[in-house]
Amino acid sequence: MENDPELDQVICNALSLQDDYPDLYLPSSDHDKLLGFPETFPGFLSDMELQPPLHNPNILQDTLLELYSILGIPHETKASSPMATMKGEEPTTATCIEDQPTTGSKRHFTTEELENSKMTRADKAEPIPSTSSQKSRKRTLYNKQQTLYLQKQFTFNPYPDYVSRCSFSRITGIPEPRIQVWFQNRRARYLAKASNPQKTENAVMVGRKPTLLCAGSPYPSV
Amino acid sequence: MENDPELDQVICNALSLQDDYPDLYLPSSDHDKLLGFPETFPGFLSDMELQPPLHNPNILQDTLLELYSILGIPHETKASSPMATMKGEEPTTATCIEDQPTTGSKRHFTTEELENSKMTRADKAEPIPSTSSQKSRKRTLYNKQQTLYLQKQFTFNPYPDYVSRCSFSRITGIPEPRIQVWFQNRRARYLAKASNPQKTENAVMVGRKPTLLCAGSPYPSV
DNA sequence: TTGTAATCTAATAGC
DNA sequence: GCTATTAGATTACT
Repeated sequence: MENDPELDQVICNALSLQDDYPDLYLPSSDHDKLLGFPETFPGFLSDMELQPPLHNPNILQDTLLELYSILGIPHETKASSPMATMKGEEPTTATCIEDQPTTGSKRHFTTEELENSKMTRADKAEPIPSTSSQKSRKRTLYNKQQTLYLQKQFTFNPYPDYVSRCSFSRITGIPEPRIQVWFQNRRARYLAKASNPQKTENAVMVGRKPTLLCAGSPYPSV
Repeated sequence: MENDPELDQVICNALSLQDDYPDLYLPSSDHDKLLGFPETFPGFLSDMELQPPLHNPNILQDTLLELYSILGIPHETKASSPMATMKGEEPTTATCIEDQPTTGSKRHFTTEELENSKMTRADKAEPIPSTSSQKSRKRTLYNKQQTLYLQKQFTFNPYPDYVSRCSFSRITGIPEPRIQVWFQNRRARYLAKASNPQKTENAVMVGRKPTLLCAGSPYPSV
């Protein structure tokens, strides 16, 4: 059990999720209320809808249950499990890089980290540059399923709003703030620059770019 | 001269400044009158006062003169030059990212941009979203000196009024509208949220939410 | 080395 | 002014 990569991965997932879900084991009802979760999503959820939009799964709990399973700790089985906890079948399943990967020791969270991340990015404003020990978030890797799903959504709309991002979060198991970052990076890398105003392609642009809308941005395929 | 980053930087600064100072080469007297510039600044100008508050320097002109100097174009030398034109010593001196950095071609300003920016932000309300060629402002980077100065002022007073901001503008060479934005962003990032009343940390967080200002405001001045 | 998650910040829009 | 969000740049890690 010393260097089990799968175990490390699950532990790391569970611990990393605390960044985005500091309020541990938040009841599903509260979570749904918090997100103001709707049942209606136009078109971009039609084909990948693995989970019926009943309850927002408690991702941290799911991951911990998976951890219990691997550790052999008895626990009650839950039904639904988002993509993040669907393991096997992939060498690059969602992984989090930890500093001391061999130890199962709990990652110590700074108070900043714990008080961060509620619903919006604005709540995550760092109070003070303060000390040098910034302790940035550990890099997480998403598995092929998750990546493919996000890529597909990206082709539909590179600018998903908060509600859509929460939907992606429910389906993929990736916390909404991570989804936000994923789309940001994706846009930065694969979206045509504003200096390229040609190619008025198809009517993909559902979400609007606030300033330099630049009309037809060619983000095909991805 | 093709890929001189310093040249690019100065050119970009000069062109970018047109956003904030569309009335080119405004005489200093007019500028001072426009700003209603005072001689008195309580405490927060005591240690960084590089320039005596004589005349509000024409920043655009200074930058253009610097450009002339680099280009070898003869010009009359001027005395004062704010931080923005103090170059060297820093890899991250005030820089503007241009799309075609190798070309010295003039950035084309939209009519909106030209009719914007007079004295207050209220005047900058965009008339109409108009055409798709929005062409937003290029991102500018401030050098360490400028940033440190603004940070210092921020600790003294996160809510500087217009007169103070104009003072900062004179000292740093950053246009007042940019300073306004800088403080807005700074507040959004580093000011404690009202929902987070703990973490009194060090004395940096003097700021309060503007709504409940009243009575004993902790910061002097202004 | 490449790809990409994460971070930081100037800028914009709506309220 | 605040909130939210974007682009752009950079950093770090695999």
